[in-house]
Amino acid sequence: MKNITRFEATQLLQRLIGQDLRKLADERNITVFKNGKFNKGWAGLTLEKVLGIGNNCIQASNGDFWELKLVPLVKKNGIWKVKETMAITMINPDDVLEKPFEKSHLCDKMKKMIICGRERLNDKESSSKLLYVNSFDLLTTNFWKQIKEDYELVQQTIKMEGFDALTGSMGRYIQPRTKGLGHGSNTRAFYARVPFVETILGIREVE
DNA sequence: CTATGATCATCC
DNA sequence: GGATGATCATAG
Repeated sequence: MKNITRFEATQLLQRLIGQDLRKLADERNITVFKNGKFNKGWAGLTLEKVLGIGNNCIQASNGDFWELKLVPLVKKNGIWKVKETMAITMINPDDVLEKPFEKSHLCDKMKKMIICGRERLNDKESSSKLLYVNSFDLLTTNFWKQIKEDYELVQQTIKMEGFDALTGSMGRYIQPRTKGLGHGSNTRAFYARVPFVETILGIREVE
């Protein structure tokens, strides 16, 4: 597996803007549909394959950790809007309970990320151009204070009421919500709410 | 089974 | 029509 710095990755991705990710996925044998089922992560996996990196964050030679994220965009009244919230990382109750925000997995991932936006045309994903590429460093912004509060709310809730008391209605920028295999699993993950995703993508002004 | 890549489906 | 809960494919 090849190491690549965030800078190099950003350069590469920006050169891909305007390209159809569906074609890239086909060229690289990424499953999009299989037996009538949809692989929801296809576009993200395609980008990772194009960069030649593993299936999540990688460590570059200089010890620089970063995270790649991709969100679908839909055009509304002539402007691009984020279609979905963005899943960031799983919530491991024991881990969250013992770690302060600064040492959390959530904070780690948000410290250095590359966030991309792609065109989401229709259910068939007949074509999907890469639209935006931006980098985001949580600690260089003012968002970390609120996000730390969101994290601590989750922490407190698990502590006082238990893991099952978490609901997606909690959190201002980051919400705890179910994510997993489904069919009875009740695992959860941290998700970035839509307005926040639009801000870090760079398609919305900071409030 | 857990975590990765996320988006689908349903409820209000 | 947006927010919350449920789910898909794949790797290790």
